[in-house]
Amino acid sequence: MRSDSSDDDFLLARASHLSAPTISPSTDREMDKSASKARPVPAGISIRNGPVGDRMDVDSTPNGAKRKSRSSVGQAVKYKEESDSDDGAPLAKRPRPNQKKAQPDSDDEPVARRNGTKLPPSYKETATLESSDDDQPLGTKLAQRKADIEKAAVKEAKALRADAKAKKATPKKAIKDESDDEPLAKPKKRQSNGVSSAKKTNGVKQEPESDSDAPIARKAKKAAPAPKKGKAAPASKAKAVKDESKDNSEGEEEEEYRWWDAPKKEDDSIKWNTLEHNGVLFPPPYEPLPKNVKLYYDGQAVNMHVDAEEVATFFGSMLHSTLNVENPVFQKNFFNDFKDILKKTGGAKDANGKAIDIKDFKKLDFTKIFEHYKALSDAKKARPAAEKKAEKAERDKVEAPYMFCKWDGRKEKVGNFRVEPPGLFRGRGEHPKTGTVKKRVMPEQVTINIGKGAKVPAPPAGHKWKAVQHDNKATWLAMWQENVNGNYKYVMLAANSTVKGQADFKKFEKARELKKHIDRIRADYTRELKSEVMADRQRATAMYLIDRFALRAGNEKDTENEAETVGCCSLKYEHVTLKEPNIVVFDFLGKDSIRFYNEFPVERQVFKNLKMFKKAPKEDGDDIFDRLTTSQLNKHLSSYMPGLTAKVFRTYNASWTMSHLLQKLKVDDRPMSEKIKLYNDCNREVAILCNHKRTVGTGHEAQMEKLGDRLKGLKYQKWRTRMMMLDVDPKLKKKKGAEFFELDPELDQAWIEKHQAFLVEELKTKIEKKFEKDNEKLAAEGKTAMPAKELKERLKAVGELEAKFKKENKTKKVEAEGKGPTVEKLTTAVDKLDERIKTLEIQCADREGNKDVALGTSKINYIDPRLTVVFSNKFKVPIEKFFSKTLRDKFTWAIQSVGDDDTWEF
DNA sequence: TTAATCACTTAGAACTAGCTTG
DNA sequence: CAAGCTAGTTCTAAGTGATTAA
Repeated sequence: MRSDSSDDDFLLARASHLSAPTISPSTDREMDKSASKARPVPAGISIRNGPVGDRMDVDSTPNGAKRKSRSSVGQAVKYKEESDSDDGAPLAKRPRPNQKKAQPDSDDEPVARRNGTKLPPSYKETATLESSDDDQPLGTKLAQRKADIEKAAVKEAKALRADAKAKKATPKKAIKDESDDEPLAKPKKRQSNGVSSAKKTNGVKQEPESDSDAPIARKAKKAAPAPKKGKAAPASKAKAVKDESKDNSEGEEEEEYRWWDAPKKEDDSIKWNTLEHNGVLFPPPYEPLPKNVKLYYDGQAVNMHVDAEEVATFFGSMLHSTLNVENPVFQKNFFNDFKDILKKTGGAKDANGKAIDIKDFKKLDFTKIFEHYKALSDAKKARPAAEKKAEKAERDKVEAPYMFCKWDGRKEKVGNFRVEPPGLFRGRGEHPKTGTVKKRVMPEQVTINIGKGAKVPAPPAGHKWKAVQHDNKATWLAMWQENVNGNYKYVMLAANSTVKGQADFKKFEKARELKKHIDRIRADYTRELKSEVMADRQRATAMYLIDRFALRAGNEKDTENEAETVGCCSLKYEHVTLKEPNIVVFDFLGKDSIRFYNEFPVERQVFKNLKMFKKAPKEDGDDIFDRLTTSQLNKHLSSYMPGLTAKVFRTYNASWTMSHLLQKLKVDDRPMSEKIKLYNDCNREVAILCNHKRTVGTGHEAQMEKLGDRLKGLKYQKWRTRMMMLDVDPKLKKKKGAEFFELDPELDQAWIEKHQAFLVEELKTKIEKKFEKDNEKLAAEGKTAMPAKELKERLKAVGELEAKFKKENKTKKVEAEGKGPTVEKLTTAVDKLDERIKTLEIQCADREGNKDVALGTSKINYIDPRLTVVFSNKFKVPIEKFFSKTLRDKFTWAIQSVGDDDTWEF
């Protein structure tokens, strides 16, 4: 019954390749044809880091078609203005009808650099925790475990429902149950604020100038306190602990508000009743360069208007950021803006006031500017501590008024009260606008949201706010629109605030609620994988991917003005490759242009579907899910459970996975440090699941090498010690066997000699340093320094060491060192070395496995903090070991509501 | 519908503070 | 006792998804 009927079809068809609305059995069968007899790999096993090389080349495609096709049609998008001008059809924002023609748009801009530049680090051997044993590609285990976990999930869902049926009124949630408050008290949206009605123009809203502070007038309604199910106080059964005694608020002004103990709010669309704050803090004005610091053009010092100079300093002060500065798009955008401002402000002049025509970026030399700023910051760093402290105090004083606001009478921390300073926009990945000037935000652009009765913060002298509104359905205190992309910037409360905490709590409760429905949802989409309605089949397939592989929803993007990244629903032809009989290879850039590369075995039906969605004439640039949008998907999801959207799956999967990984750990009698490591290992698996990455630092390789050398050094020392044993007691060779004294094969002679040289050198510098220091000390005490002779004397040890090594190399023997060496003593020495080797090895593996995985994001956003609290309780590991101070603040609700309970479950 | 707007969460990189450690 | 690192914090870009407007 899908109604993307004619009209739609027509539109789409004309734009790109669309799959048939329905699927005939024959088509279905066709997909089977090519399937070899090969035995499918069981679904759920992932193969990470498969081949990478060639496929990496996103650009080249079989037929030479460009991957990056653009919506040629009059450069689509361009809001307002444009829309009426050219091409009557406002071509959807959705790049969806992604026409591939227009491809030879080749060089109109240096954007074409796609290949070399970005493309994430090399992933040839991406992390691999448990590097140990198995040759199985990393993800495998994870996936296997995941399969188990899923099974468990189904079971639990059933149990939950049965349970619920049995005793309807007793939800199993902890704390006051949020979720099943059911008919979903829709937040009831506010309508726009003073800014509304504005239109994007070139990506930026136009001043409506409607200003004044009139707007507002929420539609306060909101389906009245919905007939809140009878369910009285949600007696949290799991955690009886909490004293239900309403918080002991005692009005205690500064006492923290234990909202998690308080009764649930009926209407959570109203975020506050009173709100007071002091607005925003503007960045300091631009400070012109000293006379002697200039920008140079073709070797000539350039004079220009301060406004232009400021822009020049934006670039000049970031020369260290080669990634940006050397990016041609960045340069181009910057240069255009720079020339613009020059033109507007009277141009550039040489020392004699003669105009300089700046037209070649390459001739600009910013180094003097860069050095100037470098010197400034160095000087700043070098200042005496007292001075720094004084400055900090001063800064704190300035900030103080903005740090907190009064929200319903309570003091709450404000998050980002600072207005973003001007600079160059640093878009990530291949952002077409990277390098454009981000202009200074003026008070006239800033809208203030504040309580009706509250005193409106005064704008900087001589200025006024764009608008002042009193929207208590919004949580932001101030807002402005940025000029580069026209994005909104909000000043909101800090993560540890009540509102944010409540939202966080709600998010996790929502994810927990999904537990109750997951089996049904999975059963449904599994069935619908075979639907003959294309739209349904695509939806089911997408759900499968989102559920199993934690893909993001994949909203449509503005191809023209944003980096090309995708999520599930926006996957394109070239992002998915199929390997018979059932392996799907994903390779695309996701959020933040982070590469997602994975090979997953999938259920055969999913494989067939994807094959079908890629069926000719589809080609590079075409949507795989051409009959699915995120809104359709989410709409469907919400039919299972109010508030269920694609995003919830990520939270659910991450927390659920963490929960089960933790449960499986054998932790009990381990030392604390190991418990922590085990926890982190689980955390890491979740991070991998969510594809949270960090760039491996440039120094990584070198660091690893250093560690490796240290490790080898230890092994060498161990060997030497054993040889000493032999020296003490030659009979040992028989007793222990020759093997015992064998040199580790990875230590070849060449390395040994290098290492010996290193040791010798090390000893030398050590002695020299010591000598110097001793002399300084003597000098300080007014005594005369030791003569150089003394140094020579001391350095004799170096020569001795060198000689010793030489001898060892020749005789292949090692003389026992130390006083009264015995086999015993040497044995303990070896044991100690072994110990150190082991810890170092672990450390190495750990670091290698961790090099490109970021644990933080999942800890902060996806893993229900209560899981961590319970783990901490259960195994007596202080919570500080898992949560930093700020995280503890952010998760106070979790820490407090769980208390010392160690039975809470996700 | 579909496109546009708006609010809020999620994300990695840049920056910083505090801690070895050489 | 600075250098060098790491862990923690700040910054702001880039997503998601609800609502509204046309």
